[in-house]
Amino acid sequence: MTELNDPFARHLGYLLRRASAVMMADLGTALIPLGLRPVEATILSLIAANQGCTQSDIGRMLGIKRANMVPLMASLSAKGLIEKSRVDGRSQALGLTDQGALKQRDAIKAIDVHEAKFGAALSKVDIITLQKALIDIAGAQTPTV
Amino acid sequence: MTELNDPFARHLGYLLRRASAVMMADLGTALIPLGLRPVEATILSLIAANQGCTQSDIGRMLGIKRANMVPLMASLSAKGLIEKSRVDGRSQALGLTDQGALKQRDAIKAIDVHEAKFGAALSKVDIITLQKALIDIAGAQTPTV
DNA sequence: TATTGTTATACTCTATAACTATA
DNA sequence: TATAGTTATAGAGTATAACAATA
Repeated sequence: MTELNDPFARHLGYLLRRASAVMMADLGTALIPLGLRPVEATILSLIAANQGCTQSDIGRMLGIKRANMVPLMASLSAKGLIEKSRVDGRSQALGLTDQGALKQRDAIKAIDVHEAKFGAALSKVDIITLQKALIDIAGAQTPTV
Repeated sequence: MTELNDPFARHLGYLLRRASAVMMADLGTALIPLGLRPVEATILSLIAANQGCTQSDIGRMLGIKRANMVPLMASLSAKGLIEKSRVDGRSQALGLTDQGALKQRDAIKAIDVHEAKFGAALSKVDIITLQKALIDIAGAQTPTV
């Protein structure tokens, strides 16, 4: 048997998962030359847009547990892309190093190209419909990223 | 800092990932009473729709490597839901046991309720637009499920 | 009491390599 | 030579529990 009948061909959850996996794989490939994984590029951009935020803030926004933020931040620190400064005895304000700011701009360029590639097949109306539908589906829940 | 600025709020890949994660989590919860994970429910339905297919066929369709199909099929076998019969010295034709057929029908009911829950907020036109867009995005590629 | 960052750990999912037996 | 099923294993991603320092 070569060609299987697909009973889920029109199921939303199924199609979402496939589309998401394809885009994620493409983004992963696009970021390899920068030495970043998608989650790392995302964190760099979140820091750029929220200078002084903490890693707990980022974890809450991305649905990443505090414990799992530790090796992520350690990796970005080891690459010299982020710096921490104590706010109080618990929290550390995050910022990008000069190298991190450059890397973040390169990452955004790659992400924009990646997004445009997939948006090209869709009309503007469809993209807006899609965005609205996806936001509705995600609802108010904190997702796992 | 409590409310973070989100520079990816309108990015397709980001929204897809969030929406997919929310639906997957909901499906996982919905299937707990049946003792099935989403991938197991999917496999049962693929077998029902393609009696006599092999586990390699299913793996190709779902983007699951042959090696990773083994424990999945073993789990479904251990639950008494599927049966194998040798086709030739290599391949095994898959079928559902009576218990597996019952479980598959229950799973489809749960999946339909789950799908309807998320589709309820969308118009029929939007759903069709969404389906078409997601299929376009996934393209011809074999996704990772 | 609650929060931040951390360590340790376990479980799932995914990926590769290699083996067997068949075709 | 290619395919089906399997084993072993390694790497991600994610989950919980617990701790110290601090608010």
